[in-house]
Amino acid sequence: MQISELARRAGIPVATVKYYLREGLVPPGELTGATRARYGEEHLARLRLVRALLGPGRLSVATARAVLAAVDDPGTSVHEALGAAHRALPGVGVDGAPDLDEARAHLRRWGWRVAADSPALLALAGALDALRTAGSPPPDGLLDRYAAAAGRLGEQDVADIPAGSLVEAVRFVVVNTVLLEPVLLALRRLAQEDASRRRFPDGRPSGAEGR
Amino acid sequence: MQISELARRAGIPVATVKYYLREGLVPPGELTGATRARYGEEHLARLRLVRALLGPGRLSVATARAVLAAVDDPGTSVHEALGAAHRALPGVGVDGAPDLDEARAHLRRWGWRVAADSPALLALAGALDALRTAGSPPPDGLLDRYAAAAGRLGEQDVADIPAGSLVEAVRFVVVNTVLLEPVLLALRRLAQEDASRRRFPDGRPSGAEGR
DNA sequence: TGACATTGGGAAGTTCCACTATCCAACATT
DNA sequence: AATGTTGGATAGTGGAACTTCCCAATGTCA
Repeated sequence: MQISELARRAGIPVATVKYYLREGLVPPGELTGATRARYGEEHLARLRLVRALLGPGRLSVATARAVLAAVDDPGTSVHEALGAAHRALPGVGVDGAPDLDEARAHLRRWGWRVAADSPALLALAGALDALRTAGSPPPDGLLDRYAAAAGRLGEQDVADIPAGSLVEAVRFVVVNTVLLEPVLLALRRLAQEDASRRRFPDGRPSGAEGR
Repeated sequence: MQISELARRAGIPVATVKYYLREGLVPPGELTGATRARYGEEHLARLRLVRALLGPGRLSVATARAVLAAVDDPGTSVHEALGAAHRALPGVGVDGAPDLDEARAHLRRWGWRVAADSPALLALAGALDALRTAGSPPPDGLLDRYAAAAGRLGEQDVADIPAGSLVEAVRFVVVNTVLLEPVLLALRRLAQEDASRRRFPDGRPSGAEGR
């Protein structure tokens, strides 16, 4: 398969495929001459993964490269690879050094143990900080409920990781970490909408929902 | 308070405040002369909210404007306002028209009822689509578990909405919808890290977690 | 009162990002 | 031999989020 067919099958312009090759998101094809290279099914799969990470996954090209590097070089253990993936991912845009202590205290209360420099910890602290400066500190108990739900999810996510091949496990971890986030957020909003409909039946006749 | 003090107290450059004023994210101050305007505490609060939405909330300026419009004009009911906020928010970058039927079938199974054109529904369908084209359809049962967790969260989110003032309710809804998302994602990653540590104790001596 | 700094407002410039377009010489195909 | 495609490189584009610059009007201090 040459680049034009690869691009066509992936549904994106050739110029964009070249761009991804240049950026190192997709490995180069096998050169069969100075102006010819051959690509295989694995290139197509990689391309689709890249598009999923950049689009729905909302990763930047630079972040995607870092995440894919973790996929390509799955260190020595799944736990390590998960750490690498998390480190590559953009937490929340944290400006200064938010108050890590509060976040750490929560974790201790929930019995969660994570690395001292875990990026997710920083992200949590930053997000809590943002809520506070936005003038809406989370109501009492809300955080605990969120933690309970997140705990179940994380537990299941990890339980689902295929134990066999390390490479496969890493790919699974990365894809599930990144691409299930939009799913989770969409589900939460849908649940909110359903709950809101039940709590606020709303007097408006019909079409109240229209724009 | 004049613009320079407003900017200083919010911790951002004056030019940026002017930019937000121009973009309509922050209402204009009260003019006290041709080259003088007065701002109050409510402007400061609004500015902080804007920064939280643009930063940790990851909203674009255009999206933030739409979301804030819902805050400023809280229609006639909380349910409606929540719909407006959801509509303004960026679901997942959905390209074509993904397969809504599958997503709808799931909702029916969970007993959730939402508007036919709910943006979250579109987002869910798009996210599932992305997972599939990325070559990693969610394992059996995973979606149900995610829905169960999301259901509890959405239920609680809605239960927490203050019933008194409509304006206050809308602000609460918007802030909680947008700013709790990073919190939820961070919590999930932390839970994953904790679960992964327990499942993969990992032979590496110490420092395996280092960069 | 006069010198100086600040303000609101607008236009233009900057930086970054994710592409996209154009070129070119080397090939392959007809 | 003519034509078209390719890999590779360089430059250009359009959008987003600021940032800089400028102005006349105005406040403020000496």
